[in-house]
Amino acid sequence: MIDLFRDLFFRRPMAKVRTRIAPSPTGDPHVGTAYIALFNRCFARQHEGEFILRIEDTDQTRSTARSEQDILKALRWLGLDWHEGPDIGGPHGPYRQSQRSDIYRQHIDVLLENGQAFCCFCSAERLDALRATQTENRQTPGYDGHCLALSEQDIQKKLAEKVPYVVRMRVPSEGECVFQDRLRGEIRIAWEQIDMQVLMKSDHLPTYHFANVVDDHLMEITHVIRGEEWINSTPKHILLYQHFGWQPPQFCHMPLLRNPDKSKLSKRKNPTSISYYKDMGYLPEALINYLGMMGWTMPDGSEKFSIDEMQAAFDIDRVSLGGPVFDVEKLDWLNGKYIRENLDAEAFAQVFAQWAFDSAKISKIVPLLKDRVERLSDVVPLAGFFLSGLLPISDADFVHKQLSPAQCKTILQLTVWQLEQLPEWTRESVEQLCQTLSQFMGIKIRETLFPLFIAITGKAVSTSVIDAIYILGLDISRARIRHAVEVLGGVSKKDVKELEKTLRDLQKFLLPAQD
RNA sequence: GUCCCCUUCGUCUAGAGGCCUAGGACACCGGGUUUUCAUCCCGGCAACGGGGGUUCGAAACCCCCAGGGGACGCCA
Repeated sequence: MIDLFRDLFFRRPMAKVRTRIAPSPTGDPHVGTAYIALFNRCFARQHEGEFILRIEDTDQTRSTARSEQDILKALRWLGLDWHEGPDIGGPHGPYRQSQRSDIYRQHIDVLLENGQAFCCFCSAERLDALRATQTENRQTPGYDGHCLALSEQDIQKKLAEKVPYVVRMRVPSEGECVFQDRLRGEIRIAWEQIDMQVLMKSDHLPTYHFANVVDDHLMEITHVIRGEEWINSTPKHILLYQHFGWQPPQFCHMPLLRNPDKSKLSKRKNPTSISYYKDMGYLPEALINYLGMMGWTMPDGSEKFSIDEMQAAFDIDRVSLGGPVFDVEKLDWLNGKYIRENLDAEAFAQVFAQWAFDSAKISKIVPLLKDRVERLSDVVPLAGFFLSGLLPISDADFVHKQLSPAQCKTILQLTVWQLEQLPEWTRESVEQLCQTLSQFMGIKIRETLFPLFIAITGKAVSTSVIDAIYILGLDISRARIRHAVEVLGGVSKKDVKELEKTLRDLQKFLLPAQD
């Protein structure tokens, strides 16, 4: 409260509160992104400020337009809309970093001229070797300042020869960076802990650290509310603000969402994609409410609240710092409560129909079952699994003439791993994957598919399981296969090790086929 | 390995030095309602990581330890 008072009346008397969410479009829309967006949005709107969305797509190799679309769609589905963004524009655009290259180049030139940044011509090989030596000697890995010794002539010569280079920032060698975290108070980090961060990559695109600071300043962001994982790089950011002579924003690091084992929430251990929760039939109101109770509570203790109610009562200083475990059981209870209390019969019918009979999905399913049914009443028993979550299966379902339960488990685990690595989600790629797995295992495709039929459709006989995986998508397929592995007794750490070895063999097996 | 952050029931949390015999919710266990089940209602189980201080008084403030997590990329 005191901090707030000081900031509002002394440090930045007129500044309108502006916060942002800055997702990187490199994968599925993550619940962690929605979580941080929710708190940023509540904070901004409560102060009659603005919440903006910026796309951080400076990693050209991993960013995709598809992922950007999915993220925007998922955030909107949850009711997290923004005042400015790549889709709606605004006075501080463009809001996609890949379209702001000129801005970054101008700013990097300033640092280069002032000697606050320098060109580094070191090869990836040299840096790898350096890191390896440092790790071996139990030193903190980091750049050794090699190119700092280059003379102006050396630099000009290398530039003329078009030797690839990056731009790194200079960092003080002594002293410490002291900054305030809104939730934690003073944090001190010694400058010797801070690496000479690359600011501009050899593809001339900025790194996160650089683009983020430049954009946050130009977009007039007053409060940076982000995940705890960024605490250690905050000194780099503060140093950049200082170099440019800019007023840094107020930093506020939120606790990280956790898996049940307390590690940072990850899709290997827990479904993290917002689309998964949508496909499983969670209501957006329930999911966003649930995220709002991670590290935060309403002052009156109520647990069911809308995003507007949260915003009205919001107080960021009441965020608790222990990393909250994402507990699906409590989410289930909340979602049920929303269905029971917020939907009357008519609304329920409408919501259900909208969820179940998505026309794109239906048009893919219909061809699979139309020729297999004799009565319309056969449809639900045959294809009900398309509208289900996890299936009620048991280890008895996996009994098979040729395959042992252990083999079933191996097939299932290898299939998930392979599905996760699929560069493109098409029916053909799923089929190809099953074919090669069957060749690799030296068994017929029919047998390879058996455990997948049980895991995905719940029965040994059903519509094409390959099409089913393709239509259900990675999130649901992964959840069902994982559930099946659990039903078969799960995998021990020892099993995982062996399976990973088998996976490597499988990948070796795949290589010649791809030539 | 180095640095940083965190620590209340199994889980989400309340707690601003005396309202704490530590409250609520999920889960779990009992009971009631219900033709079954679910819902709903009632009850129960269950926590301040450890050790030192400060104080008349500590879950709360300070220190140490332990445990957990995170960061150390031309990823974000």
